[in-house]
Amino acid sequence: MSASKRSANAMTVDQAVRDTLLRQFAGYRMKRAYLLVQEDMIETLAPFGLRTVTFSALAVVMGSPGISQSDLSDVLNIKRSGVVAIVDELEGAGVLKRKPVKEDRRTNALTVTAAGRRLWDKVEKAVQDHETALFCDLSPAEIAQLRDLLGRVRRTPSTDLEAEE
Amino acid sequence: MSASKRSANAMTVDQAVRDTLLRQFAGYRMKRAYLLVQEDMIETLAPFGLRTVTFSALAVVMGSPGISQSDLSDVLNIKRSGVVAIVDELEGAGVLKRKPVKEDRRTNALTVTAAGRRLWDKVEKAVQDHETALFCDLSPAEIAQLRDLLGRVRRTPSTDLEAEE
DNA sequence: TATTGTTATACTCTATAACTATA
DNA sequence: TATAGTTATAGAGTATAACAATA
Repeated sequence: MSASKRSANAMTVDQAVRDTLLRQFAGYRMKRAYLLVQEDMIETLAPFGLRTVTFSALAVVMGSPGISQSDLSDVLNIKRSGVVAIVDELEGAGVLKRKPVKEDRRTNALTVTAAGRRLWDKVEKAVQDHETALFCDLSPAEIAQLRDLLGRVRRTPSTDLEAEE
Repeated sequence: MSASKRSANAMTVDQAVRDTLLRQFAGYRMKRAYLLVQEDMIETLAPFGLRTVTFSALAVVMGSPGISQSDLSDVLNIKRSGVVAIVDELEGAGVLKRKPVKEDRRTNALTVTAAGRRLWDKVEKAVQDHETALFCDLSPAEIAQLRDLLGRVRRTPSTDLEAEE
């Protein structure tokens, strides 16, 4: 009895009523929407043996061949130590390779293998398709606008300084 | 040398160049934006002794006095076992109370205390202010549109069925 | 002395499963 | 038999700190 709708991925009928106070916040809606995207991405990437992080890493190395693990960690906003496992995973799958750099023997230059490039082409398409499905209620113009608006969210310097009241 | 900008919370100059392939995806932008909101929320809520989850729980109980822990877990999309710690935390802080229900002695009716209501008023305002700061580059109309667009993201039934190719 | 990649470790968050008391 | 709340446990995911090799 009560909220017994048990739909596999949430959002019962009552929910819309019950999170009224939360839905006033764009941040809350962002979280819900992000969770949907995240769940969807997991399913989309699974057949390719990728996780969201490894997909992102592959994308970055595709766009910046020869990038170092340190720089990759900067771009992905992940600690260097975390990048190791990610690169291990992708290298183990034959998707990318660590190449020694003559000028600086501390560094690994990351490059995508031929198999990795073929994988990227397929995955990129798959993710594009899944985004299309995810945003099927939005017009192309609205999707573009959503992308634009999301890109304009930023933390103001005053917030960073945590000098409040 | 290379990407040495070391800004405390990410987004170096190179980044914009390097995640080009990822920025085509609204999902990626959603993740970045969500992470900004999340970081900001943590700082905003800390002075009130709240975390994002406990803030959300408080909001839901405010809007649905007497709600059970099970129903709360449905609304928040968290397992019942996880709700226990959240309610413990809020009850320990004197923000809400578990009340026995005569008709069903298995159930707890969650209610916000007077102190909890005062807290909510302050926190709600604080979060509203921080969202204003976060979306300072957007006009009120754009914020409303962002909220609307985010609310229209959904997983299509076909995606759920994972019946692909 | 600083930086790259690495390892080991700890911490946070959440899910799973089993238990109890009620229904 | 099923459900509400609880507990204990395990698993992701990520951060922190220390280390070796190199600059």
